[in-house]
Amino acid sequence: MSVKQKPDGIPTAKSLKAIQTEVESSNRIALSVDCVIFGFDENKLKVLLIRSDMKTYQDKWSLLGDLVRPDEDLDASAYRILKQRTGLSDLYLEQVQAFGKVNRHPAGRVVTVAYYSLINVQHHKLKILDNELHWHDVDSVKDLAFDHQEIFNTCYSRLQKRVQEHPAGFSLLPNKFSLRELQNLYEAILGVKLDRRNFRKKFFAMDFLIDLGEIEVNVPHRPGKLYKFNYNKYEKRGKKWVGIDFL
Amino acid sequence: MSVKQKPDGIPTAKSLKAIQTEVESSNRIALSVDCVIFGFDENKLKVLLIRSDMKTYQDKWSLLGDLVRPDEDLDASAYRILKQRTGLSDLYLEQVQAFGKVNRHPAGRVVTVAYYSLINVQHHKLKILDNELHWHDVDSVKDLAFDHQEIFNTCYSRLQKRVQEHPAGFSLLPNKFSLRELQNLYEAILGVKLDRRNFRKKFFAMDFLIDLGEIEVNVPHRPGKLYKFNYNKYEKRGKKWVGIDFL
DNA sequence: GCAAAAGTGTTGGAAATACACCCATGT
DNA sequence: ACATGGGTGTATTTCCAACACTTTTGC
Repeated sequence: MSVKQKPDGIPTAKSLKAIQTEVESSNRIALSVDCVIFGFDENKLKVLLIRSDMKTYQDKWSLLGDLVRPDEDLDASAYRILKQRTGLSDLYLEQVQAFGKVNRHPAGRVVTVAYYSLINVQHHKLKILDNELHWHDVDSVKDLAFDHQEIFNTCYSRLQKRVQEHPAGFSLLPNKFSLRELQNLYEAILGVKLDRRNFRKKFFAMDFLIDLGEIEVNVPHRPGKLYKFNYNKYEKRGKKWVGIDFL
Repeated sequence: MSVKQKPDGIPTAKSLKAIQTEVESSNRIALSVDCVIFGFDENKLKVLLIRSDMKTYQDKWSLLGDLVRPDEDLDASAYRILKQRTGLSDLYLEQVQAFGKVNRHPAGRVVTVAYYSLINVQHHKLKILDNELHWHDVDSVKDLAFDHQEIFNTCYSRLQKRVQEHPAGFSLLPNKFSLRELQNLYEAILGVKLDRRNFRKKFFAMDFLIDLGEIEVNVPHRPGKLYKFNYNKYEKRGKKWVGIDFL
Protein backbone atom coordinates (compact mmCIF):
# COMPACT_ATOMS: atom_id res chain seq x y z
CA MET A 1 0.00 0.00 0.00
CA SER A 2 1.87 3.05 -1.15
CA VAL A 3 0.46 5.06 -4.01
CA LYS A 4 -0.61 8.59 -4.57
CA GLN A 5 -1.08 10.73 -7.61
CA LYS A 6 1.23 13.64 -8.07
CA PRO A 7 -0.37 16.79 -9.50
CA ASP A 8 1.10 15.92 -12.89
CA GLY A 9 -0.51 12.50 -12.88
CA ILE A 10 2.58 10.42 -12.23
CA PRO A 11 2.06 8.39 -9.11
CA THR A 12 4.73 8.15 -6.49
CA ALA A 13 5.14 6.72 -3.01
CA LYS A 14 3.11 8.24 -0.25
CA SER A 15 4.49 9.68 2.92
CA LEU A 16 3.64 7.99 6.17
CA LYS A 17 1.63 10.98 7.22
CA ALA A 18 -0.44 10.94 4.07
CA ILE A 19 -1.22 7.30 4.56
CA GLN A 20 -2.06 7.80 8.19
CA THR A 21 -4.55 10.43 7.21
CA GLU A 22 -6.18 8.06 4.80
CA VAL A 23 -6.15 5.12 7.17
CA GLU A 24 -7.79 7.23 9.83
CA SER A 25 -10.26 8.74 7.44
CA SER A 26 -13.70 7.37 6.81
CA ASN A 27 -12.17 5.37 3.99
CA ARG A 28 -12.45 2.21 5.97
CA ILE A 29 -14.39 -0.93 5.28
CA ALA A 30 -15.95 -3.65 7.39
CA LEU A 31 -13.89 -6.80 7.17
CA SER A 32 -15.12 -10.24 8.04
CA VAL A 33 -13.84 -13.79 8.06
CA ASP A 34 -15.95 -16.68 6.82
CA CYS A 35 -15.01 -20.27 7.56
CA VAL A 36 -15.79 -23.36 5.56
CA ILE A 37 -15.56 -26.04 8.22
CA PHE A 38 -15.12 -29.50 6.78
CA GLY A 39 -15.70 -32.73 8.62
CA PHE A 40 -15.67 -36.38 7.59
CA ASP A 41 -18.34 -38.68 8.94
CA GLU A 42 -20.01 -41.86 7.73
CA ASN A 43 -17.72 -41.80 4.72
CA LYS A 44 -19.09 -38.48 3.58
CA LEU A 45 -17.39 -35.13 3.43
CA LYS A 46 -19.47 -32.65 5.40
CA VAL A 47 -19.55 -28.93 5.90
CA LEU A 48 -20.85 -27.08 8.92
CA LEU A 49 -23.48 -24.44 8.11
CA ILE A 50 -25.72 -22.14 10.09
CA ARG A 51 -29.24 -21.12 9.22
CA SER A 52 -29.48 -17.48 8.29
CA ASP A 53 -32.24 -15.59 10.02
CA MET A 54 -32.06 -12.57 7.82
CA LYS A 55 -35.22 -11.83 5.96
CA THR A 56 -33.33 -11.39 2.73
CA TYR A 57 -31.99 -14.91 3.00
CA GLN A 58 -34.90 -16.64 4.69
CA ASP A 59 -34.21 -20.30 5.22
CA LYS A 60 -30.90 -20.25 3.48
CA TRP A 61 -27.79 -21.68 4.99
CA SER A 62 -24.61 -19.74 5.38
CA LEU A 63 -21.00 -20.13 6.44
CA LEU A 64 -19.79 -19.28 9.90
CA GLY A 65 -18.19 -15.92 10.15
CA ASP A 66 -17.77 -12.73 12.06
CA LEU A 67 -16.27 -9.29 11.74
CA VAL A 68 -12.56 -8.93 12.21
CA ARG A 69 -11.68 -6.88 15.25
CA PRO A 70 -9.31 -3.98 14.78
CA ASP A 71 -6.80 -5.38 17.26
CA GLU A 72 -6.84 -8.95 16.01
CA ASP A 73 -4.69 -10.66 13.39
CA LEU A 74 -6.64 -12.02 10.47
CA ASP A 75 -5.73 -15.61 11.26
CA ALA A 76 -6.67 -15.01 14.88
CA SER A 77 -10.16 -14.02 13.79
CA ALA A 78 -10.58 -17.30 12.04
CA TYR A 79 -9.33 -19.21 15.07
CA ARG A 80 -11.68 -17.28 17.29
CA ILE A 81 -14.67 -18.15 15.14
CA LEU A 82 -13.73 -21.80 15.13
CA LYS A 83 -13.20 -21.81 18.85
CA GLN A 84 -16.59 -20.21 19.40
CA ARG A 85 -18.30 -22.67 17.12
CA THR A 86 -16.61 -25.95 17.78
CA GLY A 87 -14.93 -25.40 21.11
CA LEU A 88 -11.77 -26.72 19.53
CA SER A 89 -8.43 -25.08 19.12
CA ASP A 90 -5.38 -26.40 17.28
CA LEU A 91 -7.41 -26.95 14.16
CA TYR A 92 -6.15 -27.16 10.64
CA LEU A 93 -6.87 -23.77 9.16
CA GLU A 94 -5.92 -22.25 5.87
CA GLN A 95 -6.75 -18.98 4.25
CA VAL A 96 -8.13 -19.21 0.76
CA GLN A 97 -8.72 -15.71 -0.52
CA ALA A 98 -10.70 -12.53 -0.09
CA PHE A 99 -14.09 -11.84 -1.61
CA GLY A 100 -14.84 -8.20 -2.10
CA LYS A 101 -17.64 -7.34 -4.47
CA VAL A 102 -19.27 -4.11 -3.43
CA ASN A 103 -22.74 -5.56 -3.08
CA ARG A 104 -21.93 -8.98 -1.74
CA HIS A 105 -23.55 -8.27 1.62
CA PRO A 106 -26.93 -6.62 2.22
CA ALA A 107 -25.75 -4.91 5.40
CA GLY A 108 -23.36 -2.70 3.49
CA ARG A 109 -19.82 -2.93 2.23
CA VAL A 110 -18.23 -5.94 3.82
CA VAL A 111 -15.14 -7.55 2.39
CA THR A 112 -14.65 -11.08 3.63
CA VAL A 113 -11.64 -13.34 3.84
CA ALA A 114 -12.44 -17.02 3.39
CA TYR A 115 -10.75 -19.77 5.36
CA TYR A 116 -11.34 -23.45 5.43
CA SER A 117 -10.82 -25.68 8.38
CA LEU A 118 -10.54 -29.42 8.74
CA ILE A 119 -11.86 -30.98 11.89
CA ASN A 120 -12.01 -34.41 13.35
CA VAL A 121 -15.71 -35.01 13.81
CA GLN A 122 -15.19 -37.65 16.51
CA HIS A 123 -13.80 -35.14 18.96
CA HIS A 124 -16.23 -32.52 17.92
CA LYS A 125 -19.49 -34.41 18.01
CA LEU A 126 -20.67 -33.36 21.47
CA LYS A 127 -20.40 -29.67 20.84
CA ILE A 128 -23.23 -29.01 18.43
CA LEU A 129 -26.32 -28.58 20.53
CA ASP A 130 -27.52 -25.54 18.72
CA ASN A 131 -30.12 -26.61 16.20
CA GLU A 132 -29.29 -23.70 13.95
CA LEU A 133 -26.04 -25.45 13.12
CA HIS A 134 -25.90 -28.53 10.93
CA TRP A 135 -23.51 -30.73 9.05
CA HIS A 136 -24.36 -30.95 5.36
CA ASP A 137 -23.07 -33.34 2.76
CA VAL A 138 -20.85 -31.31 0.50
CA ASP A 139 -22.60 -32.46 -2.64
CA SER A 140 -25.97 -31.30 -1.39
CA VAL A 141 -24.73 -27.81 -0.60
CA LYS A 142 -26.47 -25.36 -2.83
CA ASP A 143 -28.12 -22.00 -2.85
CA LEU A 144 -26.31 -20.62 0.17
CA ALA A 145 -26.93 -17.10 1.44
CA PHE A 146 -24.93 -14.07 0.25
CA ASP A 147 -22.06 -15.11 -2.01
CA HIS A 148 -21.37 -18.06 0.23
CA GLN A 149 -21.99 -20.57 -2.52
CA GLU A 150 -19.12 -19.09 -4.50
CA ILE A 151 -16.95 -19.00 -1.41
CA PHE A 152 -17.79 -22.58 -0.60
CA ASN A 153 -17.06 -23.76 -4.13
CA THR A 154 -13.71 -22.01 -4.15
CA CYS A 155 -12.76 -23.47 -0.79
CA TYR A 156 -13.85 -26.94 -1.74
CA SER A 157 -11.75 -26.83 -4.91
CA ARG A 158 -8.82 -25.62 -2.89
CA LEU A 159 -9.24 -28.50 -0.47
CA GLN A 160 -9.35 -31.01 -3.31
CA LYS A 161 -6.11 -29.66 -4.61
CA ARG A 162 -4.55 -29.40 -1.20
CA VAL A 163 -5.05 -33.00 -0.14
CA GLN A 164 -3.34 -34.16 -3.29
CA GLU A 165 -0.28 -32.04 -2.70
CA HIS A 166 0.00 -32.04 1.08
CA PRO A 167 -0.85 -34.34 3.94
CA ALA A 168 -3.80 -32.23 5.00
CA GLY A 169 -6.51 -34.87 4.93
CA PHE A 170 -5.30 -36.55 8.10
CA SER A 171 -6.77 -33.69 10.08
CA LEU A 172 -10.19 -34.98 9.14
CA LEU A 173 -9.54 -38.46 10.49
CA PRO A 174 -9.32 -39.81 14.03
CA ASN A 175 -5.81 -40.03 15.44
CA LYS A 176 -5.74 -43.71 14.64
CA PHE A 177 -7.16 -44.74 11.32
CA SER A 178 -7.22 -47.70 9.00
CA LEU A 179 -6.17 -47.58 5.39
CA ARG A 180 -9.74 -48.12 4.36
CA GLU A 181 -10.79 -45.00 6.24
CA LEU A 182 -7.98 -43.07 4.59
CA GLN A 183 -9.04 -44.25 1.17
CA ASN A 184 -12.69 -43.49 1.87
CA LEU A 185 -11.62 -40.01 2.83
CA TYR A 186 -9.76 -39.40 -0.40
CA GLU A 187 -12.59 -40.83 -2.43
CA ALA A 188 -15.08 -38.59 -0.64
CA ILE A 189 -13.02 -35.45 -1.06
CA LEU A 190 -12.08 -36.04 -4.67
CA GLY A 191 -15.33 -37.66 -5.73
CA VAL A 192 -13.62 -40.58 -7.42
CA LYS A 193 -13.20 -44.32 -6.92
CA LEU A 194 -9.62 -45.43 -6.38
CA ASP A 195 -7.98 -48.80 -6.75
CA ARG A 196 -7.37 -50.27 -3.31
CA ARG A 197 -4.07 -51.94 -4.05
CA ASN A 198 -2.61 -48.97 -5.84
CA PHE A 199 -3.81 -46.66 -3.10
CA ARG A 200 -2.05 -48.72 -0.42
CA LYS A 201 1.03 -49.08 -2.53
CA LYS A 202 1.28 -45.32 -2.93
CA PHE A 203 0.90 -44.55 0.75
CA PHE A 204 3.27 -47.26 1.89
CA ALA A 205 5.81 -46.11 -0.67
CA MET A 206 5.70 -42.60 0.79
CA ASP A 207 6.61 -44.19 4.08
CA PHE A 208 4.90 -41.62 6.26
CA LEU A 209 2.47 -43.97 8.00
CA ILE A 210 3.31 -45.40 11.39
CA ASP A 211 1.92 -48.86 12.04
CA LEU A 212 0.58 -48.58 15.58
CA GLY A 213 0.47 -52.33 16.09
CA GLU A 214 -3.22 -52.07 16.83
CA ILE A 215 -6.27 -53.17 14.92
CA GLU A 216 -9.81 -51.97 14.50
CA VAL A 217 -12.39 -53.14 17.00
CA ASN A 218 -16.10 -53.74 16.61
CA VAL A 219 -16.04 -54.10 12.86
CA PRO A 220 -18.18 -56.87 11.36
CA HIS A 221 -15.31 -58.23 9.30
CA ARG A 222 -11.61 -58.77 9.48
CA PRO A 223 -10.18 -55.77 11.35
CA GLY A 224 -7.61 -53.59 9.64
CA LYS A 225 -4.38 -52.30 11.10
CA LEU A 226 -4.38 -48.81 12.58
CA TYR A 227 -1.93 -46.12 11.55
CA LYS A 228 -1.05 -42.56 12.28
CA PHE A 229 0.69 -40.02 10.09
CA ASN A 230 4.35 -39.36 10.82
CA TYR A 231 4.49 -35.57 10.81
CA ASN A 232 8.04 -35.56 12.14
CA LYS A 233 9.39 -37.55 9.27
CA TYR A 234 7.40 -35.40 6.88
CA GLU A 235 8.97 -32.24 8.30
CA LYS A 236 12.44 -33.70 8.28
CA ARG A 237 12.22 -34.76 4.68
CA GLY A 238 11.47 -31.20 3.66
CA LYS A 239 7.75 -31.81 3.28
CA LYS A 240 8.14 -33.67 0.04
CA TRP A 241 4.96 -35.44 -0.88
CA VAL A 242 4.13 -37.21 -4.09
CA GLY A 243 0.77 -36.45 -5.60
CA ILE A 244 -2.28 -38.67 -5.26
CA ASP A 245 -4.04 -39.86 -8.39
CA PHE A 246 -6.09 -37.51 -10.47
CA LEU A 247 -9.15 -35.47 -9.84
CA MET B 1 -20.20 -13.16 8.11
CA SER B 2 -23.03 -14.11 10.42
CA VAL B 3 -22.23 -14.78 14.05
CA LYS B 4 -23.25 -13.40 17.36
CA GLN B 5 -23.14 -14.70 20.89
CA LYS B 6 -26.40 -15.41 22.66
CA PRO B 7 -26.46 -14.48 26.34
CA ASP B 8 -25.92 -18.12 27.22
CA GLY B 9 -22.78 -18.30 25.13
CA ILE B 10 -24.13 -20.34 22.26
CA PRO B 11 -23.58 -18.42 19.06
CA THR B 12 -26.34 -18.07 16.55
CA ALA B 13 -26.99 -16.18 13.35
CA LYS B 14 -27.21 -12.44 13.54
CA SER B 15 -30.09 -10.35 12.35
CA LEU B 16 -29.51 -8.00 9.47
CA LYS B 17 -30.03 -5.07 11.78
CA ALA B 18 -27.41 -6.28 14.23
CA ILE B 19 -24.91 -6.66 11.45
CA GLN B 20 -25.72 -3.30 10.00
CA THR B 21 -25.02 -1.75 13.35
CA GLU B 22 -21.65 -3.42 13.47
CA VAL B 23 -20.77 -2.62 9.89
CA GLU B 24 -21.57 1.01 10.47
CA SER B 25 -19.79 1.10 13.79
CA SER B 26 -16.20 2.11 14.20
CA ASN B 27 -15.32 -1.54 13.81
CA ARG B 28 -13.94 -0.91 10.41
CA ILE B 29 -10.47 -1.41 9.05
CA ALA B 30 -8.42 0.18 6.31
CA LEU B 31 -8.13 -2.20 3.40
CA SER B 32 -5.52 -2.00 0.69
CA VAL B 33 -4.49 -3.89 -2.41
CA ASP B 34 -0.86 -4.59 -3.22
CA CYS B 35 0.24 -5.75 -6.64
CA VAL B 36 3.22 -7.83 -7.56
CA ILE B 37 3.72 -6.84 -11.17
CA PHE B 38 5.81 -9.33 -13.10
CA GLY B 39 7.50 -8.66 -16.38
CA PHE B 40 9.88 -10.64 -18.57
CA ASP B 41 12.78 -8.88 -20.22
CA GLU B 42 16.24 -9.91 -21.37
CA ASN B 43 15.46 -13.45 -20.35
CA LYS B 44 14.95 -12.44 -16.77
CA LEU B 45 11.82 -12.42 -14.71
CA LYS B 46 11.34 -8.95 -13.28
CA VAL B 47 9.12 -7.30 -10.75
CA LEU B 48 8.10 -3.67 -10.65
CA LEU B 49 8.85 -1.92 -7.36
CA ILE B 50 8.61 1.60 -6.04
CA ARG B 51 10.97 3.29 -3.64
CA SER B 52 9.38 3.91 -0.29
CA ASP B 53 9.83 7.41 1.02
CA MET B 54 8.70 6.65 4.52
CA LYS B 55 11.29 7.28 7.15
CA THR B 56 10.65 3.91 8.73
CA TYR B 57 11.54 2.23 5.48
CA GLN B 58 14.16 4.56 4.14
CA ASP B 59 15.57 3.37 0.87
CA LYS B 60 13.58 0.18 0.84
CA TRP B 61 11.55 -0.91 -2.09
CA SER B 62 7.90 -1.78 -1.89
CA LEU B 63 5.06 -3.14 -3.95
CA LEU B 64 2.55 -0.96 -5.69
CA GLY B 65 -0.66 -0.55 -3.83
CA ASP B 66 -3.39 1.70 -2.65
CA LEU B 67 -6.37 1.77 -0.35
CA VAL B 68 -9.56 0.14 -1.55
CA ARG B 69 -12.34 2.59 -2.03
CA PRO B 70 -15.63 1.88 -0.32
CA ASP B 71 -17.54 1.85 -3.59
CA GLU B 72 -15.10 -0.25 -5.56
CA ASP B 73 -14.91 -4.01 -6.04
CA LEU B 74 -11.73 -5.54 -4.75
CA ASP B 75 -10.63 -6.67 -8.22
CA ALA B 76 -11.43 -3.23 -9.54
CA SER B 77 -8.99 -1.71 -7.05
CA ALA B 78 -6.24 -3.90 -8.36
CA TYR B 79 -7.07 -2.96 -11.96
CA ARG B 80 -7.12 0.69 -11.00
CA ILE B 81 -3.66 0.47 -9.48
CA LEU B 82 -2.29 -1.28 -12.53
CA LYS B 83 -3.88 1.21 -14.83
CA GLN B 84 -2.41 4.10 -12.88
CA ARG B 85 1.02 2.54 -12.87
CA THR B 86 1.40 0.98 -16.25
CA GLY B 87 -1.25 2.70 -18.28
CA LEU B 88 -2.38 -0.73 -19.39
CA SER B 89 -5.73 -2.38 -18.99
CA ASP B 90 -6.72 -5.93 -19.89
CA LEU B 91 -3.85 -7.30 -17.88
CA TYR B 92 -3.55 -10.74 -16.45
CA LEU B 93 -4.45 -10.33 -12.81
CA GLU B 94 -4.98 -12.84 -10.07
CA GLN B 95 -5.70 -12.49 -6.43
CA VAL B 96 -3.41 -14.42 -4.15
CA GLN B 97 -4.52 -13.89 -0.59
CA ALA B 98 -4.98 -11.39 2.21
CA PHE B 99 -2.30 -10.39 4.70
CA GLY B 100 -3.66 -9.13 7.95
CA LYS B 101 -1.26 -9.05 10.86
CA VAL B 102 -2.18 -6.24 13.22
CA ASN B 103 1.17 -4.49 13.04
CA ARG B 104 2.08 -5.08 9.46
CA HIS B 105 1.82 -1.40 8.56
CA PRO B 106 3.24 1.53 10.53
CA ALA B 107 0.35 3.81 9.62
CA GLY B 108 -2.12 1.77 11.62
CA ARG B 109 -4.25 -1.27 11.03
CA VAL B 110 -4.24 -1.99 7.33
CA VAL B 111 -5.23 -5.35 5.95
CA THR B 112 -4.01 -5.86 2.43
CA VAL B 113 -5.06 -8.14 -0.36
CA ALA B 114 -2.24 -9.27 -2.63
CA TYR B 115 -2.57 -9.66 -6.37
CA TYR B 116 -0.06 -10.48 -8.99
CA SER B 117 -0.13 -9.29 -12.53
CA LEU B 118 1.66 -10.40 -15.65
CA ILE B 119 2.54 -7.80 -18.19
CA ASN B 120 4.12 -7.74 -21.55
CA VAL B 121 7.12 -5.49 -21.09
CA GLN B 122 7.35 -4.65 -24.79
CA HIS B 123 4.12 -2.75 -24.76
CA HIS B 124 4.80 -1.28 -21.40
CA LYS B 125 8.31 -0.02 -21.83
CA LEU B 126 7.53 3.58 -22.66
CA LYS B 127 5.43 4.22 -19.62
CA ILE B 128 7.95 4.21 -16.80
CA LEU B 129 9.40 7.66 -16.71
CA ASP B 130 9.15 8.01 -12.99
CA ASN B 131 12.53 7.24 -11.51
CA GLU B 132 10.97 6.03 -8.29
CA LEU B 133 9.76 2.98 -10.18
CA HIS B 134 12.11 0.24 -11.28
CA TRP B 135 12.14 -3.25 -12.63
CA HIS B 136 14.10 -5.64 -10.42
CA ASP B 137 15.31 -9.12 -11.13
CA VAL B 138 13.20 -11.40 -9.03
CA ASP B 139 16.18 -13.16 -7.53
CA SER B 140 17.67 -9.91 -6.29
CA VAL B 141 14.50 -8.88 -4.51
CA LYS B 142 15.15 -8.79 -0.83
CA ASP B 143 14.48 -6.77 2.25
CA LEU B 144 11.37 -5.03 0.97
CA ALA B 145 9.44 -2.55 3.09
CA PHE B 146 6.60 -3.57 5.41
CA ASP B 147 5.72 -7.25 5.01
CA HIS B 148 6.16 -6.92 1.27
CA GLN B 149 8.92 -9.49 1.15
CA GLU B 150 6.55 -12.12 2.48
CA ILE B 151 3.85 -11.00 0.08
CA PHE B 152 6.27 -11.10 -2.81
CA ASN B 153 7.51 -14.56 -1.90
CA THR B 154 3.99 -15.89 -1.66
CA CYS B 155 3.01 -14.37 -4.99
CA TYR B 156 6.11 -15.65 -6.71
CA SER B 157 5.47 -19.18 -5.47
CA ARG B 158 1.94 -18.89 -6.69
CA LEU B 159 3.11 -17.79 -10.10
CA GLN B 160 5.52 -20.70 -10.34
CA LYS B 161 2.72 -23.09 -9.61
CA ARG B 162 0.31 -21.31 -11.88
CA VAL B 163 2.40 -21.40 -15.03
CA GLN B 164 2.77 -25.14 -14.66
CA GLU B 165 -0.95 -25.73 -14.41
CA HIS B 166 -2.36 -23.03 -16.65
CA PRO B 167 -1.32 -21.15 -19.75
CA ALA B 168 -0.63 -17.99 -17.79
CA GLY B 169 2.93 -17.37 -18.86
CA PHE B 170 1.97 -16.23 -22.32
CA SER B 171 0.80 -12.94 -20.84
CA LEU B 172 4.44 -12.13 -20.17
CA LEU B 173 5.47 -12.62 -23.78
CA PRO B 174 4.95 -10.54 -26.88
CA ASN B 175 1.96 -11.54 -28.98
CA LYS B 176 4.26 -13.38 -31.32
CA PHE B 177 6.99 -15.41 -29.74
CA SER B 178 9.49 -18.08 -30.64
CA LEU B 179 9.80 -21.36 -28.82
CA ARG B 180 13.14 -20.29 -27.46
CA GLU B 181 11.52 -17.27 -25.86
CA LEU B 182 8.85 -19.48 -24.39
CA GLN B 183 11.41 -21.84 -22.98
CA ASN B 184 13.52 -18.99 -21.60
CA LEU B 185 10.41 -17.73 -19.89
CA TYR B 186 9.69 -21.03 -18.20
CA GLU B 187 13.30 -21.43 -17.18
CA ALA B 188 13.35 -17.94 -15.71
CA ILE B 189 10.12 -18.40 -13.78
CA LEU B 190 10.90 -21.85 -12.47
CA GLY B 191 14.62 -21.35 -12.03
CA VAL B 192 15.53 -24.57 -13.83
CA LYS B 193 17.18 -25.64 -17.05
CA LEU B 194 14.96 -27.61 -19.39
CA ASP B 195 15.80 -29.89 -22.27
CA ARG B 196 15.10 -28.10 -25.51
CA ARG B 197 13.81 -31.07 -27.48
CA ASN B 198 11.57 -32.31 -24.70
CA PHE B 199 10.25 -28.83 -24.10
CA ARG B 200 9.24 -28.46 -27.72
CA LYS B 201 7.80 -31.93 -27.81
CA LYS B 202 5.60 -31.15 -24.83
CA PHE B 203 4.23 -27.92 -26.21
CA PHE B 204 3.62 -29.28 -29.66
CA ALA B 205 1.89 -32.31 -28.16
CA MET B 206 -0.51 -30.01 -26.31
CA ASP B 207 -1.38 -28.55 -29.67
CA PHE B 208 -2.25 -25.08 -28.42
CA LEU B 209 0.36 -23.15 -30.40
CA ILE B 210 -0.56 -21.55 -33.68
CA ASP B 211 2.24 -21.37 -36.21
CA LEU B 212 1.98 -17.86 -37.60
CA GLY B 213 4.04 -18.64 -40.66
CA GLU B 214 6.42 -15.87 -39.70
CA ILE B 215 9.96 -15.94 -38.45
CA GLU B 216 12.07 -13.84 -36.15
CA VAL B 217 13.90 -10.87 -37.61
CA ASN B 218 17.18 -9.27 -36.64
CA VAL B 219 18.53 -12.25 -34.80
CA PRO B 220 22.24 -13.08 -35.32
CA HIS B 221 21.48 -16.71 -36.11
CA ARG B 222 18.95 -18.82 -37.85
CA PRO B 223 15.54 -17.23 -37.12
CA GLY B 224 12.93 -19.29 -35.30
CA LYS B 225 9.29 -19.62 -36.19
CA LEU B 226 6.82 -17.38 -34.43
CA TYR B 227 3.76 -18.68 -32.62
CA LYS B 228 0.83 -17.48 -30.62
CA PHE B 229 -1.21 -19.29 -28.03
CA ASN B 230 -4.59 -20.58 -29.15
CA TYR B 231 -6.85 -19.44 -26.34
CA ASN B 232 -9.97 -20.45 -28.23
CA LYS B 233 -8.93 -24.05 -28.51
CA TYR B 234 -7.88 -24.01 -24.89
CA GLU B 235 -11.31 -22.79 -23.82
CA LYS B 236 -13.10 -25.26 -26.04
CA ARG B 237 -11.17 -28.20 -24.73
CA GLY B 238 -12.32 -27.40 -21.21
CA LYS B 239 -9.06 -25.75 -20.24
CA LYS B 240 -7.23 -29.02 -19.90
CA TRP B 241 -3.53 -28.47 -19.70
CA VAL B 242 -0.87 -30.99 -18.92
CA GLY B 243 1.73 -29.96 -16.41
CA ILE B 244 5.17 -28.70 -17.30
CA ASP B 245 8.19 -30.44 -15.85
CA PHE B 246 9.13 -30.06 -12.24
CA LEU B 247 10.05 -27.19 -10.06
C1' DG C 1 -20.12 -71.58 6.78
C1' DC C 2 -20.92 -67.27 5.14
C1' DA C 3 -20.49 -62.36 4.53
C1' DA C 4 -17.27 -58.55 4.37
C1' DA C 5 -13.32 -56.40 4.06
C1' DA C 6 -7.95 -57.06 4.76
C1' DG C 7 -3.97 -58.01 2.73
C1' DT C 8 -0.81 -58.86 -1.10
C1' DG C 9 2.48 -58.71 -6.74
C1' DT C 10 2.85 -58.78 -11.42
C1' DT C 11 2.56 -57.16 -15.92
C1' DG C 12 1.84 -54.10 -20.01
C1' DG C 13 1.55 -49.59 -21.69
C1' DA C 14 2.31 -44.71 -21.45
C1' DA C 15 5.00 -40.98 -20.43
C1' DA C 16 9.27 -38.80 -19.29
C1' DT C 17 14.13 -38.56 -19.85
C1' DA C 18 18.52 -38.50 -21.95
C1' DC C 19 20.96 -37.67 -25.77
C1' DA C 20 23.65 -35.73 -31.02
C1' DC C 21 23.59 -34.25 -35.49
C1' DC C 22 22.56 -31.32 -39.49
C1' DC C 23 20.49 -26.72 -40.97
C1' DA C 24 19.71 -21.73 -41.76
C1' DT C 25 21.00 -17.21 -40.98
C1' DG C 26 24.03 -12.96 -39.87
C1' DT C 27 28.54 -11.35 -39.52
C1' DA D 1 34.08 -19.64 -42.77
C1' DC D 2 32.24 -19.49 -38.52
C1' DA D 3 29.32 -18.66 -34.65
C1' DT D 4 24.77 -19.10 -32.97
C1' DG D 5 20.80 -21.07 -32.10
C1' DG D 6 16.83 -23.79 -34.96
C1' DG D 7 14.99 -27.92 -35.86
C1' DT D 8 14.44 -32.97 -35.44
C1' DG D 9 14.00 -38.79 -33.57
C1' DT D 10 15.07 -42.78 -30.86
C1' DA D 11 16.25 -45.83 -27.10
C1' DT D 12 15.79 -46.39 -22.24
C1' DT D 13 13.72 -45.92 -18.01
C1' DT D 14 10.27 -44.85 -14.87
C1' DC D 15 5.79 -44.50 -13.44
C1' DC D 16 0.97 -45.72 -13.46
C1' DA D 17 -3.15 -48.66 -14.16
C1' DA D 18 -5.29 -52.76 -14.38
C1' DC D 19 -6.25 -56.80 -12.30
C1' DA D 20 -7.71 -61.77 -8.55
C1' DC D 21 -7.05 -64.68 -4.98
C1' DT D 22 -6.29 -66.00 -0.09
C1' DT D 23 -6.93 -64.61 4.85
C1' DT D 24 -9.18 -63.08 9.00
C1' DT D 25 -12.84 -61.83 11.73
C1' DG D 26 -17.94 -61.38 13.36
C1' DC D 27 -22.25 -63.27 13.10
